[in-house]
Parts: sequence; structure tokens; C-alpha cells
Amino acid sequence: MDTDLQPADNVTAIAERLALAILEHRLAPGTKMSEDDVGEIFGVSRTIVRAAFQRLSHDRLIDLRRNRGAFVAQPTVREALEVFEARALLEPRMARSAAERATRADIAFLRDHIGQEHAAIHARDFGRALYLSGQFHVELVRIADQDTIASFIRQLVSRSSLVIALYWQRRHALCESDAHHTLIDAMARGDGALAEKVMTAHLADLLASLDLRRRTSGTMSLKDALS
Amino acid sequence: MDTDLQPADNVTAIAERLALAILEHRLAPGTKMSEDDVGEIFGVSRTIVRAAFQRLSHDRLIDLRRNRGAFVAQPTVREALEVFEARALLEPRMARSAAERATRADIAFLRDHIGQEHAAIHARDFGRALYLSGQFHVELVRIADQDTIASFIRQLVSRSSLVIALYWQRRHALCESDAHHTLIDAMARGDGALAEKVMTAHLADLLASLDLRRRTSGTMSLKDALS
DNA sequence: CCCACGTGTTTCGTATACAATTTCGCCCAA
DNA sequence: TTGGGCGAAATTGTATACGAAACACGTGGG
Repeated sequence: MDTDLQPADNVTAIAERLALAILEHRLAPGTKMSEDDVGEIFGVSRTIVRAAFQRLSHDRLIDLRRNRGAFVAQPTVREALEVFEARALLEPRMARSAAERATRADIAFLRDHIGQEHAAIHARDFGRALYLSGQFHVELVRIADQDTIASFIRQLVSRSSLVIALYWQRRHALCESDAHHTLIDAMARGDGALAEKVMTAHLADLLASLDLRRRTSGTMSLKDALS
Repeated sequence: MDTDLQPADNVTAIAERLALAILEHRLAPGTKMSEDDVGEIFGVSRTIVRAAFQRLSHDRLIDLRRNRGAFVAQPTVREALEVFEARALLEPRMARSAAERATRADIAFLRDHIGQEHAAIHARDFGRALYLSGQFHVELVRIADQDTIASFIRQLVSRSSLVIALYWQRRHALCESDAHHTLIDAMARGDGALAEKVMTAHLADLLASLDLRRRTSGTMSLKDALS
């Protein structure tokens, strides 16, 4: 049985836990992560932590500065715009493909996914809700069955999460927009053209809801964030 | 001035030299690279080599198999198709942007780049010619001034090089197609729409010139390839 | 003749030690 | 008070050591 997706690989496991902490906004952009501290928290040596850092750095989730250490990335305004431009180029087409390929099981899975997201909101776990909201896009590309583009989207969605952490003022109004529902409906009907259009609009909305002039701040200790 | 792009960073330097060896087809897909051997060739410890390997692995240039080692990646037919599908989605738009933004200096740079490529062909250094031919696409996106998408293209072009190594039969007829010249001409006239169209056709041609049924093979020793 | 098995060798995974660099507090002078 | 420099402490960069897993190969049984 390999239903247990726990990676037997230490560095993967730790990279994923760190990524989740960032994506759920438990670790604020700019936070410094010392190799020793992280290693001690997870009970591994710096060797492992460094490898995990390098992976996250390649996904632009953290910024690795030579002889200085690892910091949760702080996308600039320019990077934020680039990320959304890239998403606008890729995701609508993926939404179309997904709509054309989605099975009944896929649709059910996505509906369940949104269910979890709502549950998280209800439990006031906004970090997790935000993470799931991003994962929705990743799942969509998975259905489109394009692994290569999926890896790009995964990175872009992750970076979007950082952008949101930095430039989103009104937190609690999160993705209430039922864009995801609309998307699923279009997919359930196999309407690729509509799905593509809805996705385009959804991404534009997301970008428009940011205030790129102001940056929110806030920090938290490592141990608390990685519990 | 930062015209000196020599990385003071050992792992970056080694990752780049390995990447170049792969991109110039001096290292054939499937070749195993032992950490010890590579470390000895470059005069660094396995620590550095491992870090470099992890980077290349993230770009899918090498395949890292746990407890087995690092192998030059061998993209499957499916991956090959995905790579070109992704390029088809991104590059035409980038060609348009580049055409609309290119300065006189940019055009001159690209022309010179093609000049180097022809020189390499003339010197029968087909590996280098192929590398430069790929770099042309990367430079194009650089002109389009989209760093995020540029990083994706860089990866896709690299993987394309592996695809070509595996699935290209008639080697010596390389990119003689003057698609790159046509592209530059369109850019010089600032004709974005044309550049977009030419790029689309160029990528389709490239894909069509592959024979995805047959795989070429061939290998070479590490020390020779990394001299 | 072929396949299963055990042993020695190679290669990788991880921890740790030490060197190099940065950071921070402290003192002193302007 | 403020700014600069000096040294100690902390943190990262790299090499190395040792345990563990995979591989190579020779041996013996079927």
C-alpha cells in the first residue's frame, strides 16, 4: 500500500512542511529562518535543512542570501505583476482543457475540495482556507493532465500566496467570490470556452483586489509557526 | 559593472558547467554522474556536487534517484510533447512583447547571437550551435522583460535540448531554417503580430522535425565531456 | 544451463567538525 | 549624542567521516 504519501525522504518532508507554513501564512514574508533553528525544530541536521532550503529557493518561496541565511520571500510589486501575468497566460487554457477532460470523479473531488475550504473558513482557519483556495488551481491543472505546466502553476500559485500576504488589505473577504463554483459548473457541463473565460475573469479579479501600494507586515516566531 | 557574470558561488559555477555539458550534448541522456567522480573532476567535495545536482534536478536536466545517483534526464515522449505544448503557450506571446519592446541594441545583439551560431556551425561545433540556437529563445524572452516567464522558458528550452538529443534523427540539418532571421526581421519592424505568428510556426516546425518513435543513443565518459 | 543467494565493493544519505563570513555589542573619540 | 572601528559571538560554507542502501560477482543448488 502506498496510500501513505508521506515521503520517505527527509528533505522532501521538511521542504513541504516549511512550504505549508509559508503558504498558510504562518510564516510572514521576510522572516529569517536559521538553519540551526529549523534543524533543531525538526530534529535533523543542517545538511537536510540546507537541501530543503535550496528547493524552496528554487520555487521562490524563500530568498537565499549568501552568508546571510534564508528569508521568506517578499515579492516586489513587479514580481507580483509578473506572476499574475504568467498565470493569465497559462491558467485559462488549462481551465479549458480541464473542462474538456474532467470526469465525474474529478468534479466530485473539486466540489469536496471547496467544501474543505468552506469548512476551514467556518473554523476561522483563514491560513488553511487560503492555502486550499490556491490548491484548487493546482488541482485544476492536474485534471488538465499537463504535468509540466502544472509544475509552473504550482510555483505561481505559491508565489501568489506570498503576494497576497504582502499586498492584500482586507483579509477576511477571502475568495468568497464564488468564482470557483462557477468554474466547476462550467466544467461539469464540459463547457471549455466558458471555463476559460471564467478563469480569465477570476484571475483579473484577484489581481484587482490587491493594493500594490501598501504592504502589510507582521511576524511570528519559528517554533510557533512550525508546530 | 556586472558584465562579469562569473558566479563567486561554487555550486552555481558547477551547476552551470554541468548544464552546459548537457545542453551541448556532450553528456548523453541516461549518462550516470557519480558524485565522487564529478567532485574529483571539479576539485570540490560531494557537498557542492550534491547541491549542484539538486538544482539541475529541479530544472529536470538530471534525474535524481534515491540511493542510485544522478542521471542525465531522458524525457519520455509524453514529456517531450508537454514541453512543446508549454512553449507553444508561452513563447509566441513573448515574441510579440519582445517585438514591441526591442531597442536597436537588442536587435543588434540578436543578430550577433545568430552570427555566433553560424560560426559554431562553420567550426563543426554542432553541440555549441545547438546550445546557442536554444539560447536565442531565452534572449528573446529577456527582451520581453518578463523574468518569471523567462525562467520557465529557460527550463523548457533546456529540456527541449534533451528531447532533441533523444529524438532527433537528422542531426546535421540543424536549425538551418531561417526562422530566427525571420523573427528578427519582424522584431526590427516592430511587428508584434507577425513575430507571434512566426514563433508559433517555428515551434510547430521544431516539433514536427522530431521522430518520437525512435530514440538515438550514444554515450561518452564524464572526464572527456567536462574538460 | 539457469537462477537464487551471499559477500565484498561501490555509491549514496546524514551528521558533524572546522573554516570563513557576517553580525552585534562595546568602547572611544569627535 | 553620534559615528566609527574593534573583537566576540553567532551563522553560514565546505569538507570529511561513518552508516546504510544498492550493485557486482562468484558460488552452489536445482
